Amino acid sequence: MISKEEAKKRIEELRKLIRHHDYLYYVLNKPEISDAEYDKLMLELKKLEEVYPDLVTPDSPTQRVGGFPAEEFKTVTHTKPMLSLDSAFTESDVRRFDERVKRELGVESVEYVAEPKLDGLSVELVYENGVFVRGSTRGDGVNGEDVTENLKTIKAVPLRLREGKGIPGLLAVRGEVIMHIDDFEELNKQLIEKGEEPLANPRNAAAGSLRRLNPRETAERPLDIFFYEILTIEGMEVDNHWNALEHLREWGLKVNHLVRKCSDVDETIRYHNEMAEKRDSLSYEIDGVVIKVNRLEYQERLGIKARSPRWAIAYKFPPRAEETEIVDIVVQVGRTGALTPVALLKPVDVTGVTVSRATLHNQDFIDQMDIRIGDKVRVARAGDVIPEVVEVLKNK
DNA sequence: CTGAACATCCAGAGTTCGTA
DNA sequence: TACGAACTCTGGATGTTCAG
Repeated sequence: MISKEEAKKRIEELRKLIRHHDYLYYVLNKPEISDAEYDKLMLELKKLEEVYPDLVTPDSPTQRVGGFPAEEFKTVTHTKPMLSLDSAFTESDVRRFDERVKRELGVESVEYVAEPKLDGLSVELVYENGVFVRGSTRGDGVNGEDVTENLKTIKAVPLRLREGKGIPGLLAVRGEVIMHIDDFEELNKQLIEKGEEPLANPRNAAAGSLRRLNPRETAERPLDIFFYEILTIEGMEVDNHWNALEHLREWGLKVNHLVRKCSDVDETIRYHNEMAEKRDSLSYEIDGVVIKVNRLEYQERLGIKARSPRWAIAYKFPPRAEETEIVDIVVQVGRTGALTPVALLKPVDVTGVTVSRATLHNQDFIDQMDIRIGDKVRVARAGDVIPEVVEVLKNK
């Protein structure tokens, strides 16, 4: 029987090794050992922890999947509000944004960082002295749901930060939980084989998976995560967003490799166009690019509005649209008594969402267009979820 | 008067949970 | 077991308020 002293030493070695190989595999995507060798390390660790259960720590690689389903998710207050972003749909929207930023700052030029806008759900993860202690969904931006146990099941979430150039006492980071398209399709294949209902699209699949009360079920779902912002940091100074991303990488937090530093607004627009072309070749869904002012001091000076910062904007791609037909038009009464005309459509699949009704709430649009039952129309998903009629195809 | 900001409403899909 | 309500996620549209 191995002594407790020796066991402790070996356990620490094994954890370090496993963390390192997790990092190589899940963050860098460059494994150095075979799955079998990895499993062997894991098995050895499990056995030692069984012999000395008091040596088990919450950040041990064996503790990714918690034992008990939660009764409910507790509410967590974020270390800092998690904001959403204003949208830009055209180049001139982005140029206006750039002009406003420069005007407010009183400067001639501003450097930006541009990155793909991932289609998932955003979460906050808190690390205390390098150890993952709490994770939560965005919720209303101030309070979210505690999904710590579920986040721990995502292999790309380090349970402990990589040390090296030092780690902060407190670190709260923001990330986007996503499901890769091929994983999503494979999951649906499996669900159908089991006689269960397939999931509608990767984004909702990711959101739903993270909200399962039983972490064992979440562990079965192929989730991934990218990190893109430091919300709170104590014990270290960071002066621009680009460096913040560099720090995240050093700590073993996966950052999207398509992020780019842009010296002016023209470059952000070129970046957007490039990403629009690249969009279909990516393994995950994106619906635009995010453009952020690089200098954090500038960000602070620009400040925030109620729900979004003045220093960032989401430059959206044109929505994907499909053709269908209006079956009927009804008037819907909202819970405040608001009347909204709604087109009932022949159901059509628009990138994973079955659209069967679309509100005709855009007044300008209704005034210009003469929409009738039987018309062929093109419908798109605005904001990815809300269907709207974008074009009426008249058969005159 | 104009544009920005704000508050509120609303959309569809997924999950959970209560009820028939 | 089946169904629907209530909650979550996302973000677009609207009317009102406010500052320049």
